[in-house]
Amino acid sequence: MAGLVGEFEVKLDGKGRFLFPAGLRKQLSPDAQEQFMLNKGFEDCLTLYPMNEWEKLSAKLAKLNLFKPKNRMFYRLFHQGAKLIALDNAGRILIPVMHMERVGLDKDVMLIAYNDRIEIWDKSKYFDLIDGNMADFADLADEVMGDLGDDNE
Amino acid sequence: MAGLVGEFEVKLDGKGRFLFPAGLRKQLSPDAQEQFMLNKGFEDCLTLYPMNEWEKLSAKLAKLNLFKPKNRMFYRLFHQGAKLIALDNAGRILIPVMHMERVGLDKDVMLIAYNDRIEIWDKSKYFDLIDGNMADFADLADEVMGDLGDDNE
DNA sequence: GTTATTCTCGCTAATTTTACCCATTATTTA
DNA sequence: TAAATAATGGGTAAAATTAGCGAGAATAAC
Repeated sequence: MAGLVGEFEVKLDGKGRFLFPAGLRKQLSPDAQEQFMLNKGFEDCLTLYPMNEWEKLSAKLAKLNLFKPKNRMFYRLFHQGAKLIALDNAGRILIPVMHMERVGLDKDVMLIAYNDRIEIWDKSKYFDLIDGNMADFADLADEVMGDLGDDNE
Repeated sequence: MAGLVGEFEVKLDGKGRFLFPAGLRKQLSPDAQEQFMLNKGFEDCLTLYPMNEWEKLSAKLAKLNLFKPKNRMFYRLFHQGAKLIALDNAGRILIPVMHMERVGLDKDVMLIAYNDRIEIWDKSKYFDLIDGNMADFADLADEVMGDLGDDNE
């Protein structure tokens, strides 16, 4: 399938759990077994990789030569906060307290699904980010997509 | 295929649904399966991509390297409010409340179809935009189209 | 060892949203 | 004008979401 898509708003309950949105659940490959790898995202968010996608990523990383210091450091950074996570049988995900604190999650949370991953953002931080970058969107689109070429069809 | 064309005026009913115009429906490829991807547009509107068109876009995006920060940001901006939508069996489309609020849709709505997409505008906002830019139309045409040369079709 | 405290996890009830169906009204067509 | 089709507006059942309670496991404190 084409990859994950969608922006979802969810609420954490008193225990730091949220219901994994039905629309997103349907997109998961059965291979993922409702298992995920959670880690600290590149930006100020958490990232949730469905297990099958994580394994693909791992395979790429495994090619790095760990005798190089930079590669070791990258490895460490990338695995920050890495933790195996599963849906409970009510279809929810529990976010460990440490992780919540790390990216400042509050009650209102946004899930941003794209390609192979699901980002978990504090709602207000997410919209701040969007608002702050929206002005550059056009330029960014040009820059990012301009190179891909129109070579088709 | 030639691409979508047309400007249509529709009305939202009490539940936030509108009837998908027959004239536009005829333009859809059967591949689209009456499914759409809805998201927040570049400007203050929503954008509806027929599923087949969305998939073409996705295929392009999938080539981006997500280890580059700009590419991640582009993905996020582009996927704002992304949600899968389908026609109901009366041929209508339901716009989620959140999306209506996000771009300030009221009862009167305009659909603007061009190329691979259908933009959804609040009627008054749309005409404000048009009115505000109509004066520059000639210059804009020059600027945008002037360089194309005459060697083509 | 025992007692708290926190962390997980499962269950249930209440609410909201969405999907689906049907009845009515309008519009077209024969 | 009647019949068919299109368009509109609701009603209802199902699904999804929210929230709260409580049991057991793990951890820390006494």
